[in-house]
Amino acid sequence: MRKAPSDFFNHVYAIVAQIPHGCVLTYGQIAAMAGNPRAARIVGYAMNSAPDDRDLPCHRVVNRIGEMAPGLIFGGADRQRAMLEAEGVTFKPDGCIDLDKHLWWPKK
DNA sequence: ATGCTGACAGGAG
DNA sequence: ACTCCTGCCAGCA
Repeated sequence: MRKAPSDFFNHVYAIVAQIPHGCVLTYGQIAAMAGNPRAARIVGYAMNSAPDDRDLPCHRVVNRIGEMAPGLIFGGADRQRAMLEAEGVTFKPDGCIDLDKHLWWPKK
């Protein structure tokens, strides 16, 4: 039984892995779901350490403004943008994701 | 064991 | 309105 690195990390992975297509989540949002609204940074760290075993759609995880990392992601922010658009996510001329439309809320 | 860093968020100036 | 700084939590050296 896969020993979890941490309940927190495990929780984050579970949440991210359940994000539906065409939707995105913010680190703070995920952190709050995991139980630590203050651990937004940890969520990002978890993504960095994110094992591909989990098939983590880290490209659906963005910061509060809907912008992705400078390019530390799986292949490039530009790559992520194309990926999200392919799922139905729209971007603002600013280059940020339209959180107002695609911000996933698990029960609201 | 301690300190530093880090895919963020939020408050203050 | 925008920008800068601090705070928080967990992993890693």
